[in-house]
Amino acid sequence: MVRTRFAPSPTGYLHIGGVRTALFNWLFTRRHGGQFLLRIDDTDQQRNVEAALAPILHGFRWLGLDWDEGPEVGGPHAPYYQSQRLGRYHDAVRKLLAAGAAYRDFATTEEIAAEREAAEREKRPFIYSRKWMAESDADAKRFEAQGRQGVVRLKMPRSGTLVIPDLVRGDVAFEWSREQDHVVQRADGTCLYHLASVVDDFDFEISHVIRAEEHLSNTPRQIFIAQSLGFPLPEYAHLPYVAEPGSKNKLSKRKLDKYLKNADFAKVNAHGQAIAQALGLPITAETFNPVIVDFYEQVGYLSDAILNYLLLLGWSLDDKTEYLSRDEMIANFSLERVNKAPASFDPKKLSAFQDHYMQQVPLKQKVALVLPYLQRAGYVPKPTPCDVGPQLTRLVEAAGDRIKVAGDILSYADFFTDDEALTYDEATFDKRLRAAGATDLLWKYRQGLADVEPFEPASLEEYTKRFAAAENIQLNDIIHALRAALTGKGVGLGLFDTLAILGRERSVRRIELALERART
RNA sequence: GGCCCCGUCGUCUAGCCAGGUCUAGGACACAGGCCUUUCACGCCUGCAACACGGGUUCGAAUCCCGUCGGGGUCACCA
Repeated sequence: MVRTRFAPSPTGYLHIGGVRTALFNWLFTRRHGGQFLLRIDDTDQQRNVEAALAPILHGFRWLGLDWDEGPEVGGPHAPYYQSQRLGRYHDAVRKLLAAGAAYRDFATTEEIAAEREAAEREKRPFIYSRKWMAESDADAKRFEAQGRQGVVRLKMPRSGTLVIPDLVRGDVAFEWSREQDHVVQRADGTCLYHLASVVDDFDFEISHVIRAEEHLSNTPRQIFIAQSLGFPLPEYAHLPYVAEPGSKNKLSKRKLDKYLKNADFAKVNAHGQAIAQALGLPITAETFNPVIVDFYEQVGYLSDAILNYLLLLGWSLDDKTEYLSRDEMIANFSLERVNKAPASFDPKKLSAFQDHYMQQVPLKQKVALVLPYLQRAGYVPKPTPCDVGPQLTRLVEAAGDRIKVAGDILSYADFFTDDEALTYDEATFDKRLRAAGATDLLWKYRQGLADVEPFEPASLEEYTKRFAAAENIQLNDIIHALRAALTGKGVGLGLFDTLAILGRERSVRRIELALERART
């Protein structure tokens, strides 16, 4: 039975690299009909675990990565919080001690540091001398009498080779003699991550440990702990980490300033920030940026696009498949096809996947996706007035694939504002409406609008073409001025759609307002 | 620095294990063009890579050795 886990620390946000790791675990599990669990690594956490965990669980739910056991859903091995499993870890420490696989050590931090420095000076690898190792209770009493505090260290083998079979990397060899006597229990009695992780993986019957490669060098000590405790070893698969945009360094939430110097990253970020601002979200750069999953949800990305992009960051099906549905992902995922080299996170390519998936969304669904943004930004009241639905549907249809993320609807919010409140792009207004003859043409055009029947794109186009012919001008000569008058912008929807959506009365009104404005 | 991992277009990658079909394929990005009422979409074209050096072989992106380069990790963090 395949059982995998993802073990987030309650940090308050879900990192995009973490999601990639979680996704591979989830996919592998679903592929093999097993269980995927969430374990909370809060061994050194403060008080607000629940609050710091909420956004992470929310992110998983939004992405559709469901877990079979863990927080909120429970399970036969509960609790799934490390902070609530301390007794298990203490049992393990006792067993390790009894088996001679660990010892109580009374060295001070300074003494260890001195040994390390000496080793560095002599250019030899540091290995603890075990000078303050208590081999008996009497030793321990003697050290304690000196006022020393004891920790528990692993008594690592000092010879031999360990070969770790890794499902992604093949066999990886380590020399035991290079491994440190790591601390597994602190002086205050609390236990450390490696011990806790091994114990939990055993308790939760984890069959495959699929994690990022920064854990590869931690694996020998974990194997030592597991073997000393008599636990069967899980299979290991160490995934390449997700790298920064345009570099091979590990992606980190702390280096945001640096990423913002990357043009693509900055562009995606700025786009999202603008939407967030329009929504009045209480955001800071630390909590809202393209490294954090919540960013994408708030801005209105599709979770399918995120997942598909992340899947291809380190995995591929063949030489051409780009788009995979969830079922296809599950049916085809395999650890054998995971790449060994790190892959750079490219927000531009993610956007490309988003474009693609957004184009697949049926109109009705797209309207539903987009409506909350207009409401939250205050353009449409809640509950939705009944005339908004049809108008919004027409708008979304006319906008077509200009709406790349749900939040993009805000670019068209002017359709929902009072005509008097319309804002104008000055450069466009000057160019199109203060040009010679522009106002005369518009004035005449407006006159004719009264007789267009029906007030729909086709007949509007016909009228406009007739108008241009009669005036002996190019269609362009009237269209650009009209768009500027109706929307205040130089770019936007098709002009005849714009007219139809606004309706006769508001179109006329906006033309009049623009004419008036052009005179001043 | 020690240990470990990795190295195909700017980026994600296919090909590598089982050498020839690879004058290295696809995608994103970029450039040019077409379409067109702007923008976006779409379509077409183009640019662009086997880190380097040896070896093995009739033949190497693929196998071997070395070099260089990049990264991860070396906590009483997770």
